[in-house]
Amino acid sequence: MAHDHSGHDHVWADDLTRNQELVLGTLAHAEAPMSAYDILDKLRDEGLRAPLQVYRALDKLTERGLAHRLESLNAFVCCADAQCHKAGTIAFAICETCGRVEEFAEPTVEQKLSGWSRAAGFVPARMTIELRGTCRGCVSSLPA
Amino acid sequence: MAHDHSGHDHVWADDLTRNQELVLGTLAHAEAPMSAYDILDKLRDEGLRAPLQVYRALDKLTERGLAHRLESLNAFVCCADAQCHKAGTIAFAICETCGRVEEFAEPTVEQKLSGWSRAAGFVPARMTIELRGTCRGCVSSLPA
DNA sequence: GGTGATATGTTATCTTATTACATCGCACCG
DNA sequence: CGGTGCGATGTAATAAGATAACATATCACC
Ligand SMILES: [Zn+2]
Ligand SMILES: [Zn+2]
Ligand SMILES: [Zn+2]
Ligand SMILES: [Zn+2]
Repeated sequence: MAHDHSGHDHVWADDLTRNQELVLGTLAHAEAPMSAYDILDKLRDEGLRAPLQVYRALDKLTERGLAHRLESLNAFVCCADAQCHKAGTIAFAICETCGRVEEFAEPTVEQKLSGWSRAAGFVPARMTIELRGTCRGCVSSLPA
Repeated sequence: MAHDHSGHDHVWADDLTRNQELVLGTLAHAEAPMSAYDILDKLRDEGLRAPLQVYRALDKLTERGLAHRLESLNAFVCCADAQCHKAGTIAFAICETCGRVEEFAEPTVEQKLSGWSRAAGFVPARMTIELRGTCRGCVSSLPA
């Protein structure tokens, strides 16, 4: 609406509000996804008191692609790649052992899903792709 | 009676418990995904009183592939395809207008995601693929 | 100064999911 | 038969996630 993002003007965008900056900063320092309430707890000292303050910031951040929501965790991560919009739909690999998340793009996957949609007459607005499993580091440190 | 649910040619496991059968039957008759609490409300008359009774049944049903959880909705659907296990990972197209869900398989998608995983050293346990958008029927009846 | 749009703060409430504990039913075995 | 183990059930209480409703503040613009 008010914003016109024809380009890629937001890297560490400098037009964030205070709450948005606090929330994004918290996510940026996190090793693993955080729920809205996790974030709220971290920001009590900064004056945040209510869930809505966090949810509102998260809404704006995810709209702009600066953060992502992981549907299968009800949690949020900082976007790991300022360019992720150009790469098309994003996928996430979530380690169930250490909690770390890797963000990646697989253009072929998006193509295939778009292809199915076209054939089915379905008009996709957004795609959620999340893998749950065990990351390289955790696999190698697991019992044989 | 126990094996006849609204024309679904599902292979109804005959070893379901009473609660599991009630929950699966409710999902089988639904036009759209239902939350656990939606299901509970439908089953009050049958004697179900607590969320846990529904969640426990849903756990078993999803384990066996008779129902699926839609992560992006926190809701559940009856499996639409008795063969979906053989088809590999399943994807869902969710209409945000009418609520209906289509379940489909795209083997290439799974291959690509598995390929990425192999390269990244990630061992996937399960994959979530959900498209949100507008179905054929709703697109054609939308204002131009 | 007045007006509208956006951001904030605060409380209460709603929805979704789990923990904890008691009980029941039934297969299995001595 | 009685005991034992295990899975399913019933119930209450609570945790975790998300939103509704309403009041206030801030700033650009005229
Ligand atoms: Zn990203
Ligand atoms: Zn890991
Ligand atoms: Zn299925
Ligand atoms: Zn529709």
